[in-house]
Amino acid sequence: MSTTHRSPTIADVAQRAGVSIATVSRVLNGTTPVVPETADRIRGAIEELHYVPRTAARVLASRRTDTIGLLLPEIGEAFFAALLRGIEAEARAAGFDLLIHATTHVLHASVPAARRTLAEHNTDGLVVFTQSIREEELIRLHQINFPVVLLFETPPRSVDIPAILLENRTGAQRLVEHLIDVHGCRRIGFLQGPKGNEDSEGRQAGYKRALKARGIAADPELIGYGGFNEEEASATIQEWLARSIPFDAVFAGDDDAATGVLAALHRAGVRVPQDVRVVGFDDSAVSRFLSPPLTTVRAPIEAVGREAIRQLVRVIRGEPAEPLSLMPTELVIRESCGCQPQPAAPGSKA
Amino acid sequence: MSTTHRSPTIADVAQRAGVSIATVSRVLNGTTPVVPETADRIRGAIEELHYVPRTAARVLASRRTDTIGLLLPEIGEAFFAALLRGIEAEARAAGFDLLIHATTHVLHASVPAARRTLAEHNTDGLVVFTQSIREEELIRLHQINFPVVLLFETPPRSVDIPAILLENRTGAQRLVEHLIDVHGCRRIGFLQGPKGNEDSEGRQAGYKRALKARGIAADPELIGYGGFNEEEASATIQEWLARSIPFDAVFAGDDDAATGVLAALHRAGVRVPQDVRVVGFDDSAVSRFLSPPLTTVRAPIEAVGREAIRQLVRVIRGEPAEPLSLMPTELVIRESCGCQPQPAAPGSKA
DNA sequence: ATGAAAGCGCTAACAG
DNA sequence: CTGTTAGCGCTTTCAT
Repeated sequence: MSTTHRSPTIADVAQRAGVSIATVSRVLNGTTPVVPETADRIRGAIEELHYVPRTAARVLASRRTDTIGLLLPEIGEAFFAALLRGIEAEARAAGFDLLIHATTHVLHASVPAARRTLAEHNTDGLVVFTQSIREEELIRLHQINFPVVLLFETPPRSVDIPAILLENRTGAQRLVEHLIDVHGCRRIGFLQGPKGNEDSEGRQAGYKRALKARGIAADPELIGYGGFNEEEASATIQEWLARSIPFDAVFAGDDDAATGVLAALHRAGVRVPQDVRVVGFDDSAVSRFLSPPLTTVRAPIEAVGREAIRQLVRVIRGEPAEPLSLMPTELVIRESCGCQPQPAAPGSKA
Repeated sequence: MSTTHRSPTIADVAQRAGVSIATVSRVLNGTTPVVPETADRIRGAIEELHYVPRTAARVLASRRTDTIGLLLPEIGEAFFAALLRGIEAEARAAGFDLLIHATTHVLHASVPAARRTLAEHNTDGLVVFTQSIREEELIRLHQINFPVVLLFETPPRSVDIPAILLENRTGAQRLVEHLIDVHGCRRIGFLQGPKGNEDSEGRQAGYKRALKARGIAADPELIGYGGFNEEEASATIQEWLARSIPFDAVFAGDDDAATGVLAALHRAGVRVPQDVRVVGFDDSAVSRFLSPPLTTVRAPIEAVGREAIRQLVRVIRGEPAEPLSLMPTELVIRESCGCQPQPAAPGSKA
């Protein structure tokens, strides 16, 4: 008995159970039938020794890592919470671990000295959030046949990497048409998200389509920058107010920006929805609790995370994957657009 | 899925550079001086071959994983975003990867069959979020000398695991005293967080201290459940309103709950802060954008994440670590308590 | 300063 | 069904 000091290895288990290490490996992995009685003896030994297989040894021998890497531009807003939840759950369900790497600043810096790489050899596949990797690197990964899926971004032409996208345009169009048709809005502002963000572009396209479909001329003055965050959206609205630009509604681009818009309007004494209607996009956790409750478009972020892993796992397994998953969005009417309060959720009293 | 060619190993690099693999390993790790000229040749070969070291092989040979595991009860609320940001940044700075494991349901299920373990052998240390691991398991880890730090929870007696805690009590006390001293509140409600949550307990203790210090009798009717989330907090306030329990202020336990309180009050036509004052805790991202902007206590969540890694790294390195890090909190006065609007941030116009 | 060689702990043929 | 054995790719003595 090598009771020196070291933690147990498969050899210790084998010895204790009176079998070879191969047999232990078999019950560990269920790869080959083992006589039940023997298997029980082995499981007993594992239990007694508190044996835990070394992942590294396994990975090295099997040439599979059973882990998926996640590349994020920055771990931040509430948005990521839902995404991560979906990704984590689905990855675990498929038997993968999750290695997270948040690229603080967009990965323009090549960091050639990066001690390790999430890709190749160290993960079986990668979920890449939009704008967290250089296109050049993405193409390289694809060329060496490394499994990757892209989130919220269309892959470069010539590179057929599966992508998970939101149905932004249709959702935005319905939202804006609601503002026009139901509430008679004519001067609707739109706040753009971060530069180059495809979600923002899709939403803007939907906004324009709605205006066009209703014969309303788009006024460039009503296109501002919201950056998908409270601060910048708030600042833009303050500026519009200061410059006396007339508007009867604001489509803030996303819910975070809408929150900023609401705050700016509130501070300026502009009533929502009486004076100005406000709508967002995402249906984030707080949106229903804002004052007034926010009319928005539900983006199934958690489902996006799940779908990403599903497709990635297919690629890893060499199965055919969906080149493009377009996740459906859905109009969520609350009060910030001017509609009446919806019936309270079951369980509430007042 | 894999290409016809094997991807390069350290041997390929060595051959190409005309040295032994040991020398390549040396320039890779900087463990031993290598003649600059040779080193450059090796680096060139690495570059040309797109060589990336296999983490698994490294881990197996070195017996260090250079990765830290993070155990979370559930990846959710905005709260985690800041925490993760701090943890990720600091871990990377210290040269560690981050392996994330969200225990969907609190880990009461033993899941003995879990294929892999984050602890032992597979990570160098673990950051354990409160209520994501059974005490029994925690003690076992400590007994085998495995590096662990606890977040938002005091370790069990007899187990000296470093813990990172928030200064809840003092923060809460100051907050409630502000309500009493400045705004003359006497009937202040408190909403508890999840059962067994130490942050909640600390905040409640601060609340009671404040009442006591000001000679106000605590009314059990004014202690409700908020669950640190919008829904439950909202429901509790609706109930108080329905039962006509008089209150002139609510300390919601945290900002999420405060958001729910604000929503319930707004829906009921109760004005904040004129009729009822509302305060939260955490200073989450949205709190300054709520209507009215929320008076709260700033909890340095991101700093908590950083501090957790700092202490964990010390333990991993065998250096003495702080048994208890108490992170300071700070009163943030905005308008929901009845104070006047603070001077606008620089850059805003209106 | 560099090379040779012995493992690290496990999986996966290949026999039996 | 089970044992033997050859690596997986790298770090690390130990020589030189």
